[in-house]
Amino acid sequence: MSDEQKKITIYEIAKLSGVSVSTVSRVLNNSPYVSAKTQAHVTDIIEKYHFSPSTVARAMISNHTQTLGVIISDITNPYFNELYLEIQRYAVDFGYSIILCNTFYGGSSHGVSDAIPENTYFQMILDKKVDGVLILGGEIDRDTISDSYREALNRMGNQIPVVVLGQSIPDCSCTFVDRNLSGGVSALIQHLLALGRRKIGFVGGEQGIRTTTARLNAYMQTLKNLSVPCDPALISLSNYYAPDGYRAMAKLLEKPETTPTAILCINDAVAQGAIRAIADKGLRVPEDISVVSCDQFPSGEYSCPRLTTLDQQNSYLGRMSIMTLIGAINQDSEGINISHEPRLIIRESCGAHLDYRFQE
Amino acid sequence: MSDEQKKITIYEIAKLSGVSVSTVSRVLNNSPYVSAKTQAHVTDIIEKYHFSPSTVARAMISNHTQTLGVIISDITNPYFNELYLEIQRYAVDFGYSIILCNTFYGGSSHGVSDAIPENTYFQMILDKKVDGVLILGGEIDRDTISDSYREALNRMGNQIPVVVLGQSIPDCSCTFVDRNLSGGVSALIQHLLALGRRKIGFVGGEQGIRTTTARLNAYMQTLKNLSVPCDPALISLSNYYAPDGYRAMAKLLEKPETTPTAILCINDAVAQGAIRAIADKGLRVPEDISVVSCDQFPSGEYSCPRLTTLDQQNSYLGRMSIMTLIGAINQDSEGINISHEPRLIIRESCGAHLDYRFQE
DNA sequence: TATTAATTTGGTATCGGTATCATTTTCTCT
DNA sequence: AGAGAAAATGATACCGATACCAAATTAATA
Repeated sequence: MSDEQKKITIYEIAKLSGVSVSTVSRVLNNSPYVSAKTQAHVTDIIEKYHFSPSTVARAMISNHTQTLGVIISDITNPYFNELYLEIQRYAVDFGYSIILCNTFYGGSSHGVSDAIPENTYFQMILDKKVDGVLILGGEIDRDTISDSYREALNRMGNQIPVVVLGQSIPDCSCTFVDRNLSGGVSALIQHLLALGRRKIGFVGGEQGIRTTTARLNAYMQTLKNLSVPCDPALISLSNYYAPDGYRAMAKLLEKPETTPTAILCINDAVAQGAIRAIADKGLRVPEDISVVSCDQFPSGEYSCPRLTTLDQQNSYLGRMSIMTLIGAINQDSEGINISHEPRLIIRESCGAHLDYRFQE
Repeated sequence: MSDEQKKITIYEIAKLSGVSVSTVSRVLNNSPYVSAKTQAHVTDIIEKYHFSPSTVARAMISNHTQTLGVIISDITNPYFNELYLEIQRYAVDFGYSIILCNTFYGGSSHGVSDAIPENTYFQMILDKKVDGVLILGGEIDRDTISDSYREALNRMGNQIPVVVLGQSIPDCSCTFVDRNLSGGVSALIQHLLALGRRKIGFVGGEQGIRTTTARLNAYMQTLKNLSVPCDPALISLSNYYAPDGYRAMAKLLEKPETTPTAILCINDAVAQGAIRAIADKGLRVPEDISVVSCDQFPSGEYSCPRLTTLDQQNSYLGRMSIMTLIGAINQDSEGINISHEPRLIIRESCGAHLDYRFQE
């Protein structure tokens, strides 16, 4: 920043073009009640001075800021990455900018530990008079929502439109975009069984988090339905990143009796870590242990071996979330329920490409 | 959003507590000129009604919004990821929120193609009266900056503090955080040579982009200095992501004469793709081809094989960028030059862990 | 041409805070 | 108790836009 030049306002422009501020305002807003001549003249001056009206001043009377608050637990996570990209794109298309609030909730792949309380952000963006809020992950993803959080959420929802991606909580003033958290798990298990694997472990995810609970339940239910024994010792939770996958898998590999012949990972990052742990133990994927996982991350197509996983259509989820929020702002939107069944992506880590059926 | 409750303002609070708005304002700003009794009473009312003052109205007179604009080319890229995390954390610490502007510049790992022009964002955040702007990547990373971009940058820099991470451009009203783009490349090459590799290829990166140009030059210069022949046919550029690494490497592997015994990749994502291409060709890393790369990504520690790479201390870069911006806003900061030499992280993909020296 | 209607323009209150100055209240000290 | 200083509070202009209504200009019609 160099010299402090005089800030130009609508008053300066009015003076410079010899009209009133009302007229300049009309020109700015393409009002039909301006003569073509004046319109052209004022436009010239505006362009000459590169004037553009302060959204702050505009917000004072219009009560909307063309700004959206997006609260996200970890932008580092490829899942949120994809969501965000889609949200950003649509936001810009509709003339909104985004205040991004990363809560660092649940630890990140970068080892950052101290979470920023969502309440801090709630207050921050409320004061900034955003037009709406989108919540992706964080506290809301816990199995049990604390009263204080529910209350904070409600208070916010009573003031501005709030859209939450995940599972609905009852009696809440927010709009929910419900998604099927466990879809595809059953298909994954059946795929492993078809390949001849029966000692199937569950790796990664965190206790008390919705995605984990839902997928873990689906895993157990599927095995039960198909009368395959389900050994709790084969379940090794931890968290959502590669180091967690490594740790959780290493624990299973400690003893022969808990060493599975196949594992279902909570996501591709965890699968990556698990595969690394398996390799370090001198075992091979998929020959010794088949690996499948849940959220398709872009990297999975280039790993060794390539990951068999589930395409959750995250872009679609992101699009639905932002469109629901914009809809809520324009008061023509209800919560929605996205119940698409994730698509099974069969690659190498499960062993399907090998020309034989595993024998156990 | 349910019932439209009456919006509470400082006037409501004043009325409710039976004092003037001035007094409420004093309470809000911890002015010493309020009696303890009034202070307590008004605070009670404020808390009871969960009132907090509109930053929009505040911004009207104070001319600052406690908001920063961060323009980033691709938040999906782990390099920017790490930068962003650090920036977000410090921003919150200093009471700022961040308007994140993803330009989708240069394509992303998610295959999104249409970039959002930075100019669009410039105008957007300028109108929003942000207190400062941080630019990470994008147009500024080209070898040659277009006049129109330089002009837009200058105009913005004349109005508010703008900090740019990368290499400085002359006669610009912005503050630059200069970084050493090619540091460590020489160490990487020497490491490969010490392992016995002499046919070293260069994979990934994009023509005309600063990082690529700098690292490519360093690569060529190092080889030249050490009197190792440098074959242009071993240079295969493309872009910055795994698919690009795959493509670029596959091209080298087409002919025996361009098949290197070692490659230097522009970053870990590209290395991942390249390794996949090598595996698909039936070759092994590091036994047949040693792989080293430049920007350390968290995933590199869990890939198979683990990547030998360069730790660029991205968090540090991020911290320096945001601190420089905050400094510039408070008018006590000059541009800085970060000239740290990246740390060599030796893992498996180069072959150093094998107990022999490669023979060619 | 006078009268009315339509078009174009201007003046000013307003949004929700803070800053500045004026005023009132309380305290101190003779 | 009363004067003067100090402390506490209040009234109002202002930030930069828009909204609303009034006024002026131009066009249309009798």
